[in-house]
Amino acid sequence: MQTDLLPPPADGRVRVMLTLPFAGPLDYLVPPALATARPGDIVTVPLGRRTETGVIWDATSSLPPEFMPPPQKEVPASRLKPVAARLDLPPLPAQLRQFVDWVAAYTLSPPGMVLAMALRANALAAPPRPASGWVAASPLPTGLRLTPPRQKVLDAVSASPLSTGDLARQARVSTAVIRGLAQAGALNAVEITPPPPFATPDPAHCPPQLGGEQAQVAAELRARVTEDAFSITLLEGVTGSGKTEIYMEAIAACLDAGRQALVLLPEIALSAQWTGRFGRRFGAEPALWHSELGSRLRRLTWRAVADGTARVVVGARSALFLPFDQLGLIIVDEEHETAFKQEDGVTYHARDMAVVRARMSRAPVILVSATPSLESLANVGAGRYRHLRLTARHGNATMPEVQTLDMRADPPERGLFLSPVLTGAINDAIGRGEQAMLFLNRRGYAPLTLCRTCGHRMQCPNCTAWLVEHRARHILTCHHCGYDEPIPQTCPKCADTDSLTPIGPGVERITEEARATFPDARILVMASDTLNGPAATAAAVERISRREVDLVIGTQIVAKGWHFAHLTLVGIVDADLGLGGGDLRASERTVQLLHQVAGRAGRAEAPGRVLLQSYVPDHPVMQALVSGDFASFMQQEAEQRRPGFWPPYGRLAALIVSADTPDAADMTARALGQNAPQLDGVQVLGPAPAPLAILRGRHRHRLLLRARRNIAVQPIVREWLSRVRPERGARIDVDIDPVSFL
DNA sequence: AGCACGCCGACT
DNA sequence: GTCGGCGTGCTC
Repeated sequence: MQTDLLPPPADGRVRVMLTLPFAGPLDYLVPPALATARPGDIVTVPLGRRTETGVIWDATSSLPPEFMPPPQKEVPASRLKPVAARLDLPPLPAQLRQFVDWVAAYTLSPPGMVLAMALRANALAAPPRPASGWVAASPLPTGLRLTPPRQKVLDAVSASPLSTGDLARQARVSTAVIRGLAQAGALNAVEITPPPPFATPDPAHCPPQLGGEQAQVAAELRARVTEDAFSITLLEGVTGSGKTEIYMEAIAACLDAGRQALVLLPEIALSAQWTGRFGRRFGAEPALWHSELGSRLRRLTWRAVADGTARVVVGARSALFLPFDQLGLIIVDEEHETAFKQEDGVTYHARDMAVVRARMSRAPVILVSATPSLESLANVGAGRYRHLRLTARHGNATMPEVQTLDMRADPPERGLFLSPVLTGAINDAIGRGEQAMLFLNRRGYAPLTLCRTCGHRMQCPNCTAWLVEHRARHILTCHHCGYDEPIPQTCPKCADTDSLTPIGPGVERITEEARATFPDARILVMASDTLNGPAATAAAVERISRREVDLVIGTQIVAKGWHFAHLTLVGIVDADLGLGGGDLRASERTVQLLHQVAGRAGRAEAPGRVLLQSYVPDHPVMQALVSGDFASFMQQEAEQRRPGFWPPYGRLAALIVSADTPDAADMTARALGQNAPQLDGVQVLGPAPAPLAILRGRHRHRLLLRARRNIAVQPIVREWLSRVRPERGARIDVDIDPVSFL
């Protein structure tokens, strides 16, 4: 803000942040013609013999000392090149620059890579250069020398065009190979092909009728917005309590105050239903932001956010990096969802970064969930967050009755997966003209294919993972790397015919069983691979609402906040599924997911019923779901984590070593282990082979650093990394506050 | 990330 | 001897 007004330093030197993986901004000279250039201006600069786009950065960092990256040595003025040009684009707001610095320092990522997320609307760069990719020439030039790396490259582009970076990664070669192939004429460059202005929402368009508890909570939220200061509120409301309608009142207050609002959703599939509700409340559509937005709309939206035309943005985590200038409210819906954690590229947790962004904008943030994360509850307990509760369902609806089905006592018939009690209940519900839902968080037909003769298991050639049968597509596929192959007729190990047997159920198999068991029911399958995109998801939801479906079978996509008025029965096929694996948060996550699914039942007049198929019905997770007493369950979880300083009572940083050979991975991991920091309140666990010991052909080891809550892990990890040189072909990825331990 | 440099094995 | 592939390091 103030820095926007400061002139460039007298020596005419400016720092320019490029969207490249450098440790910090590079220095350039300001030519007289650009003397009015300010921090935030988007410019082009020479770099080597090419021209890059970047942003004039602030002369001084606003980071707290513990996050400050080590100083870089200053390049003498005589070696500086001048800034080439300033682009005719709205400048990047100071708040956003500050946020980029903060996220980079917190996640230990190169700031340029974080900036890249903020400029991803980039078609920005004038002239907008279309993304280009490579395809194999056909026919290949005669006399082409086919080395193994070259063959890998040609194999990788056989399916679809890939950018230079993606191609190098997938074929695991350096970019030099690609350049060589292009020069030899074996690769051709192609373009990779990836509406309207924004109406102003009207806070007075159609305000809801709120009573009692709801009105009180809405008033509290409005008060947070109008006090015009940073605050954090956890809005905890049972499923069906009308959380969305209520926090929309906070948005109304924000619009009244003339500021912009940002709503983060964990998954973009939810946006269709959300925008519908928003439109009914405010008489206009919000701006939508997610990674699949077309480039034109993307650029349009980015500018509309920058110039304030877009008043309300609903989007996925990347919307945090939009150039809001008058941000007055951030809402994180389903705050407990792990989908808010970005795992590739810059690893960051959008919920936590939303809190930081709000603080920088002096705006309130509202975290919303029916099953808040233990992190957020602990923050409530420590007095850092306010806590608002909605305890009753909207209208006359009541909470569904939850029951476990002991699979040891009532097993399904041999070869089937639904117990007679569950099928009976489904029949009853459908018979009454109501809808039922079956939930299984596993895509495909079967998670494992086994040879009955020799015991061979069908495994991914690139990952330590089984291939999942997708019967509809006649393939076995890896859910980690996307590899697939036709379902073989004979065992690849012992060559026996018809000996390969699917083991265990996926939604496809449950669907097959349901079609046989309920031949007259109209069945709809909802899984991420059967519904491509928000539009298809919205259409499926619409069919359910119009009662064109009797039985919904789905993966976790059905767990989201859908409102199905006629759905009264939910059957959870395998309630134990998420409990294996020894993950720190396995129990917490299972409770959250299953409760969310259970919450789809009985949202209108007719009461709902939920049946959990389990082999461990006495497990605390099942008990919590049956009793509905999550507060006690979370209390117990907290007590288990507190003594060992596990999150949220301590901090974690994961180091993931990956390499193209087992030796390089092993040696690098061992070097990290030998150089592990030895400090009070800090412990290093590992190195150990990662659960996914091979992923996309790379061998992986993990180390985990655990520190007390009052210790910043970033400087420790930074120092640690500086003492270890990765072996050839190895790299070390850092994951601050990891949520996945694979 | 992309581009130049320089090493090293394969050919005239 | 040179050619060309491919890893390494630098870019203000």
